[in-house]
Amino acid sequence: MAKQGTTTQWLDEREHRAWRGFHRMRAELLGHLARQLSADSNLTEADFAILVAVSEAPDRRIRARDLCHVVQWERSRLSHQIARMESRGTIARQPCDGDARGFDIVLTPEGLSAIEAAAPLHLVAVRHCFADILSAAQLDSLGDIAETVLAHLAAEHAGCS
Amino acid sequence: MAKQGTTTQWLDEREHRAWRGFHRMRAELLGHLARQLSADSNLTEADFAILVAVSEAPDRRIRARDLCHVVQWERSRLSHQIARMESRGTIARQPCDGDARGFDIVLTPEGLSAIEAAAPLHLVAVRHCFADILSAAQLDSLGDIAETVLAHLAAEHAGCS
DNA sequence: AGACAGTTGTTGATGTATCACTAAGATAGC
DNA sequence: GCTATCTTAGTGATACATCAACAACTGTCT
Repeated sequence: MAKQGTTTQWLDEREHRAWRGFHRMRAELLGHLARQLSADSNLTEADFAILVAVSEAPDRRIRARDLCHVVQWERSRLSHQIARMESRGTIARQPCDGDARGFDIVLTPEGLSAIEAAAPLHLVAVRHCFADILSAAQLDSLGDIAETVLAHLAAEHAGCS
Repeated sequence: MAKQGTTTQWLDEREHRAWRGFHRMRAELLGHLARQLSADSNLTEADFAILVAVSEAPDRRIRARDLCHVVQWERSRLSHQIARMESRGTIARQPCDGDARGFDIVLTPEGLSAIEAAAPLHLVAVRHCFADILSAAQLDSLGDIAETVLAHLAAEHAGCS
């Protein structure tokens, strides 16, 4: 790597291990799960996230704006994803009651059966390569770590707005 | 979500928190760092990873095949990335000594100055929203978690080949 | 030499993520 | 009612990841 400036403090062994581990874990674990999901159910992770969010919504119908908040995506990303899924037939758009700008996203019958078939399989995969192989203490610790990092980012983001 | 089958065991509160936290942390943290890197240095994370790997190689020159192993990418992904970076002028391809199939990847002067400028800034960002806000115990725990998950995936992958 | 399997890298197609921009509808203040 | 502003959603451009197919070269075996 490039030479350090006089004031730059490099990651020590412990920090480096955690950071590299996080990266590798992310890449391998999510890659594995994505391939599994695609092989088992012919869905992408994005499809799955949307189908879960819609199927968990009251009446299995949710406005695009609210879906954005649930899955924490940008509007544009959601819009593209919705268009793709609509073309594949798993979801449909319907005009939103009382606001002509909005659209409700609903499951098609194919979307419903897809998520009902996929969810248990995906859950088994997540158990098998994540939840079941970590101790309770590790799960708690990971939860704490994520909470710490997310709180910090949220505070920072609030500060600069 | 879809109804569970009779044998499907859902994630409990602790597992769910860890899993959701991991996902959110990945999305927010890496998104933040990617935006920062782009704003500070006009590089993508992929660019950065390649530049770091090349600049760390002996003589700042590395064969594509070996670079693949270092960054743990597929050949095709690397090939596309190399093509993009070459067109942007940060790296160059040179014929490989002794094997006419291969190519050595080298830094251009612009690539070298780009990584030398970017690395300290990126390091500060990683410190600021990751390494510096976690305790030593948390860093160790995260390292252990990653090791556990990666070992499991490696074992599974070895088993099915 | 010639056949052949393995390695190395590229290409094109498809799907996805992000950014900047646009357009249409809603809403508040006058 | 009119206008300025905000909200909501969509679009096109660009970049990236993955897959399957391919081409070029190497080493080995005969």
